Amino acid sequence: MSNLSFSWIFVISLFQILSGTNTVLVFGQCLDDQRSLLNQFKNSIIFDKTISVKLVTWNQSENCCSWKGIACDSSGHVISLELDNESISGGIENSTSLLGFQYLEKLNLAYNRFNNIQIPKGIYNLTNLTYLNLSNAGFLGQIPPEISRMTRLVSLDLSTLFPGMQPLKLENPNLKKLVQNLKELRELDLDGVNISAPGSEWCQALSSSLPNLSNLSLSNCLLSGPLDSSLSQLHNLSFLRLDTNNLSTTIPDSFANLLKLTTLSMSSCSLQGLFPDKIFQLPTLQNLELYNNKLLNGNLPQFPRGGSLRKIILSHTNFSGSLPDSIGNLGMLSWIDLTNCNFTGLLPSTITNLTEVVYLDFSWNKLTGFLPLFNMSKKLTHIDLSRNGLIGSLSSMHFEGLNDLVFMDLGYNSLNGSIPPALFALPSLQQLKLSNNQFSGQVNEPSSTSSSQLDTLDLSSNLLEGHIPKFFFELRKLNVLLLSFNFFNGTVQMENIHNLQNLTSLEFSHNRLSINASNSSSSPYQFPQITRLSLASCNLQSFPDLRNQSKMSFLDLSNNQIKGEIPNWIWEAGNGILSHLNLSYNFLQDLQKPYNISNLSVLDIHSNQLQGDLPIPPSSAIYIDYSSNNFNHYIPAHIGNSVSFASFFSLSNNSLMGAIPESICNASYLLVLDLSNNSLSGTIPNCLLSSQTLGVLNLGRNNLSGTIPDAFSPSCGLRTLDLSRNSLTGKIPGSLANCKLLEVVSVGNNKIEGIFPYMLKNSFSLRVLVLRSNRFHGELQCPGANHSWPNLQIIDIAFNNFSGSLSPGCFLSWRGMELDNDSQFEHNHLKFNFLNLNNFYYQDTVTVTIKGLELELVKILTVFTSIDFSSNNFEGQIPETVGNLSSLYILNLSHNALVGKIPESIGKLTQLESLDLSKNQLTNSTHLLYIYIYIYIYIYGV
DNA sequence: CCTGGGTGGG
Repeated sequence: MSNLSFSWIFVISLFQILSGTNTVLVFGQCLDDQRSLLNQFKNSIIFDKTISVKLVTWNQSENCCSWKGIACDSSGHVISLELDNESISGGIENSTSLLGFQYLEKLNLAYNRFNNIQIPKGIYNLTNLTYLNLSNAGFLGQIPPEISRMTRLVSLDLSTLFPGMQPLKLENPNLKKLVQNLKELRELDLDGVNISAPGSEWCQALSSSLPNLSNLSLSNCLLSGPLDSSLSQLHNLSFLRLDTNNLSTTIPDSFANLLKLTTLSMSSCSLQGLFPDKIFQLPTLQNLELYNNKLLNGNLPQFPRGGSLRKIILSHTNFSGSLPDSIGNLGMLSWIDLTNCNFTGLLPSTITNLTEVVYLDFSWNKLTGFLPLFNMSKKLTHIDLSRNGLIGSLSSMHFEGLNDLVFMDLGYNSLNGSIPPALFALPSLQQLKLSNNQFSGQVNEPSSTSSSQLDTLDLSSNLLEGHIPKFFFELRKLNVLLLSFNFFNGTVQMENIHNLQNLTSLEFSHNRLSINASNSSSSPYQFPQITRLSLASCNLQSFPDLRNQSKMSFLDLSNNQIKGEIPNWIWEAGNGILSHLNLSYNFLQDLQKPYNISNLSVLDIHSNQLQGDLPIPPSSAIYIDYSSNNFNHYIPAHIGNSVSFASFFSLSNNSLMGAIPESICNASYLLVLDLSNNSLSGTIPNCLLSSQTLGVLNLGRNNLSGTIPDAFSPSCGLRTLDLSRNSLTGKIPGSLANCKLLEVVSVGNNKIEGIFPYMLKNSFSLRVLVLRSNRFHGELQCPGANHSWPNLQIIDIAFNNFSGSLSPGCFLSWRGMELDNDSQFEHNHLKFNFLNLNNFYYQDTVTVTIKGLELELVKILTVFTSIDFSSNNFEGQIPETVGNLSSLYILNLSHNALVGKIPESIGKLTQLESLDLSKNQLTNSTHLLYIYIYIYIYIYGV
């Protein structure tokens, strides 16, 4: 090699390898005899799979510098090689291939396909280089330390950004060695290079060696924190990007001393603490990106007029406070993304002044006030103000002339008034989302929609009325049309959607619509292939014909008047990709046979008139609700195999007979099992109580007998246990103590004996305890005396044989019955949430007795409170402490052997609606009359 | 394909 008067590198185009010819580019001084050159490099260049070689050279008589990518000086020395993005693959021969390029000043091999070879060490000869770019070129492994010999380097880019490219590795402390002689360096880009250094090292390595550094990019370098304030000694720093490093650090205040900073990007850096707001006021700052630093606090400062900021991305941080009016001074701002922060207060109307803004996203904050006018911001393509608290109405002027607007989401606010028709005529608008507001009135048609680009129209959950406008059915690009939960009325012919051939989601549920889905038209219409169809509460009289729907995965036909059989084709809808089927609240009586329920994950057919055998659910199901039908046979013995992945399984309110099959215990993912209100007999399977997943077990209102097995799992997760209204005997088992999360325990109306179930004393979440109508006996030694049941709100131990005196301590500890208890203000009801991703929950119910009437509470409001100790053998005086239960709604101590005076403190029970102390031996007192009068006045408001 | 991009959620 060394005797050759020229030097060269090889470049092979992968594209041409694939097409059968290899291209070899030969660089250097121009050649007379190309063939002799070919012979030379065959011996010295490493490349594989060479089939044929084509030389691409350039004519010596021409100035070789004219060839793209190569520059020579006046002596013919190559001084610049720019071969980026040329699909170059193959190898560069180690050590020697770059020999002879000693005049090279600029080398750019970025974006090529050197097949995972090392950066050639020969590069160390290129000591005249001022510019070296090897980024995303396909090199891997170590950065050769010899690079540090290129002391003239001004710009160095070794980044590997793209997935699939193996990163260069620059192991600490080599960063220090690499840069220590590069005093001229102004640009350093090592994105994706595995530096793996702690903050104290990488910060000081850079700040002590690179006094001229202007651009620094170290994203995704496995850097650690903390950020060292020495970085702010780099006075020329203009561009600083550190995204995606787990820095876990605060940003030093001294960063505000970087007076030339134009870009600061530190997204996904686990930043913490308070962001120094002086950084916002750096006069040169153009781009500030802090996306995804959930622990980073900060506020927006006042922005001076003529600010230089162009891009502000603070989404998914903990920035808070209000948006300053002076945000309107950011006349250069083109991109602002504040989604998922904690901003509060009024959305400033000065937003109107942002004439350069292209992208604006303030969603998922708590902003209030009116929508600003956007008609001055003609460049807008994206507006998202969803999930705030905006009020007021929209006018056509708000969006006038926004000819580039593609996306607008104002959903989940409190906007009202009518929807300006002009919105539908915005020429570029593709997605319009206005759901979950209070828009009202009819939706009027704009002057023209013929060129509409709308593909998504979501108006669901508003107060819209009138007929569904015809022009919706003429928006030919429509893909998603969501109109559920409004007051649209009239009759809709399903044929109307035949123009909408791109439609994939259609939701009309819960309006005042009558949908005529029968295919009665004389001209058979081509239905678009829909994946999601929701027609709940649409007065459907029969099943729409969906037999040709091959993409259907979600179908909700609940709350209609569909009678008769469930057609067996429905199980094949969507060619077996149907995963969610809701037919609840209809008048269905049978399943058309033969049927084969396949692949569903949600099957809800509750509240129909289905009878006969239980349909075997598909083993794919996670939610199965067969409740409130007329199923009246046995539960199939192998049911457990069909619900083996189910989370929710309800058979309640049917007429099922026979025993609970042991196989149900194979359902090892079950969170809710409700078999209540049937005619099931036999005993409770031991294995059922040893479940470690169940949160709700309701076996109430059956004919179960035997004892409650002493089999509750040590990792019992039950929140609700309802065994009431059976014929259970024996005692409450001690292992119930394992169920420390219990909120509702009801074993009323059985034949259970023994003393009060003190094993529940460590179930600190207990809210409802019903022992009514059993054979419990003994004294009631208040288990809550040490505040163990702070949330107790309903306790019903009536019709047992409890005796002894009432413990004053009880009434002191049940803070769930006190008015100042925080939980009282939640105005919520007891429910068991499950399947977090969905909106599924199990609704707890309980039966209470008020003034002799049994009342089923289908929702247990957390404000409802009741004590029923009636029909026992309690004796002694009523403790004064009863007056502490200041939110008590019902108190029944009747039919006991209580003596003495009625405590004066009962007068403090200002919420009391029902008080029964009758059938005791209470002596009348002067208080009594007063108390009754007080309560009377309270209730009837005289 | 790519040299800093830009979704869509609930």
